[in-house]
Amino acid sequence: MNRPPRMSDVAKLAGVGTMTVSRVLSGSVKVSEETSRRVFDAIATLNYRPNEVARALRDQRSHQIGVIVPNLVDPFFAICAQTVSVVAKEHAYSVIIATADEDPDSEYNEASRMLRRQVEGFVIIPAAGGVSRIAGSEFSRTPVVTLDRPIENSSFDSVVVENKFGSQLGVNHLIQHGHRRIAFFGLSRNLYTIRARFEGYREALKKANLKPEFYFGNGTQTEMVATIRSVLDSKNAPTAFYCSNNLITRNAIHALAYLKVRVPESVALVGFDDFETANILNPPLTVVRQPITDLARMGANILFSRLLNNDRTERGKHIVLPVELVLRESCGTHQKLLGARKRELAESVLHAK
Amino acid sequence: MNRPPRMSDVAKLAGVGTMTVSRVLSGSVKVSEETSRRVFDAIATLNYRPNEVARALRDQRSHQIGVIVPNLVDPFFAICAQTVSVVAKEHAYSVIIATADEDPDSEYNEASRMLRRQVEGFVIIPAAGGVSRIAGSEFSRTPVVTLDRPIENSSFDSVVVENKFGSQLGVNHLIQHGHRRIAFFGLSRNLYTIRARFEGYREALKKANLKPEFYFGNGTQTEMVATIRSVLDSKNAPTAFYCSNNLITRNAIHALAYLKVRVPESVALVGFDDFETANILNPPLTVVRQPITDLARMGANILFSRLLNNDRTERGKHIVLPVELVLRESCGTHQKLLGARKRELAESVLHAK
DNA sequence: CTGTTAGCGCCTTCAG
DNA sequence: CTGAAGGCGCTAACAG
Repeated sequence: MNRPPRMSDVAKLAGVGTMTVSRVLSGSVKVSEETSRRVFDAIATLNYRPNEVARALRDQRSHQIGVIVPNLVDPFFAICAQTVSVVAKEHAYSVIIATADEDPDSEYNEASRMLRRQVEGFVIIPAAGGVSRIAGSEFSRTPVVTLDRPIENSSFDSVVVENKFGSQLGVNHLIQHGHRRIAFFGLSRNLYTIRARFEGYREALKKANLKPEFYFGNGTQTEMVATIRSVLDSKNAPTAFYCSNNLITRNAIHALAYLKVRVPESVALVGFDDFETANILNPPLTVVRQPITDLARMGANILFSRLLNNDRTERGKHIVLPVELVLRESCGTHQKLLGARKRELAESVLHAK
Repeated sequence: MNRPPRMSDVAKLAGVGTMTVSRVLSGSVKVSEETSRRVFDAIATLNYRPNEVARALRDQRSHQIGVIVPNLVDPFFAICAQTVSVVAKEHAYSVIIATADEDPDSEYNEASRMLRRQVEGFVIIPAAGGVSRIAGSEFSRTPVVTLDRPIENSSFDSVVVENKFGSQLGVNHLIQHGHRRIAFFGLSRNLYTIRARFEGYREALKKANLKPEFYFGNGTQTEMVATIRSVLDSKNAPTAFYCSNNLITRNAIHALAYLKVRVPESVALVGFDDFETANILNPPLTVVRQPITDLARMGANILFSRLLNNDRTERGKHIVLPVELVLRESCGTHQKLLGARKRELAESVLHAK
């Protein structure tokens, strides 16, 4: 028989009671020098490690949190997940992770499973495809923080970015540089972020007395090619495209290249959400950048302040983080270009170790 | 007092013993129709959910596995993590995840914590920066499967891709199209994958009687700019670059654009590892593509076959998965180009729903 | 078909 | 300063 050693094995070997071992481990109560040494020796020779499952049962604290994201393929979600897990590590918590594939049922199932595992809290990027089921009374005892998208009619804490303002930043920049016909390319209207970005786009155009022109869908390259082809064929075709997230931006870039449309000469391009390869595209992409790490860290911090400090301030904190416009070349505002590129190069020099 | 209901609450309400509730839940033993109904009613009215922590302690089975990856920012790792978690879900297992940032100590700490949480097995993409500490006797009772990189001197199962052959594919393609001076751009020689890819490169050149020329490091854009500048300044500068992973590829693309070198006219480019934006780059990038999802799924399957079927076949399965050359335009082999692009478009049409 | 007992590994409480 | 008892929530084994 070769089972892992338990506390009683250590106690026996050290010639003490289990409580003494427990005390030595926790350091909570004084134990005599001599006894303590014997316990440590026993622990070392047996290679004893406490069983956290037993601890969790006994203490009614699992020291685990649950993280649910739509997927990990989109770097935005992946970075959120990683950041939360780093914060959790700082608090000696473990992270159970699951992907929900934008399906509320799947999301609910995963959350329920985590609840049965007694997670102490959740960080969730809610699924968009319907009505969230993360709201029932089951969740009333367990703090939930949502990232990127709030859950409507819930009192969960949430952290989002300035989606609307970000759009205004990007669109105003195009307007200031003379564009009068600016098209908005959305994905799904079911997405909170897309809706907010659309609103920002609309308001910016309205203030400038310009007419909005928008195309939702376009989630595949093929659709986008079709859409853009027809858009550009119309007379008074837009001179600038504003893309509401990185999938749409990628599809637009692909379509424009496929249709041999020159960027920014024929069409200027601005996207929402920066990504790894945005600055090696040709031309480098102008984007509204979101503070992804801050977003996730902030969310995790809120959760842990509830968990650790027993933070009993009213639920439903709603935090909004600022975004910034990163000027590269796809927007065609040439003057600023060189400056921006120089800054970027300087940055990369600074960051090199 | 408002604690979650436990099994005894259900039992009391239904007027039965806890064992009856347990039996109704597991379905393992027959329970009378009538009693069963009463139990289900009680469960429903109390909204009872079994406590998996208690179950885990009692059964000595946590139904959890641990996943450790260097980070989730690199989509390769993120996709591996997601795939493993999807397979775990299929087996009703939960996944505890942690990132190790290529640091063996951090990796070991995370693994230890998971062991204390009684995970039943591990899927790990080992950290590269030194000697792995995931090997001690602590891990002898818990199956470990490594992905992408094996741990040397260990008897863990592992799944990798044809790194060497993949390089030969990519490099031979360049050779066949007339390139005689092909430079290899590596990252760290500490990385198993890079070493294997370098070997493939070397052998391919050797067979063709060509002289290898290689540059390791270049992990930052700045370094890469400096390297490439000096490489291209030398006489008899290489006419083709072979990049050993996606970070290096990105840095090379950036540097070439920065230095205003035309691809593929002045320098042809082939990279190892495909990524989301590879086909919207200008020119679209020719790459050796790895079967990421297969890799992770295969690893997870091996782990679960050990966990579930009590698979006692000898440890140390070593599986190698095939890679493929995806011809786009950066390699400059124009003839094949159109065909490849057409295929890709056809594919995207097929995949559109 | 159903209930009782006991114990998974740990730590709070209470005695000594 | 140290130990014994008891219980966290669950289920295998053994009655009945």
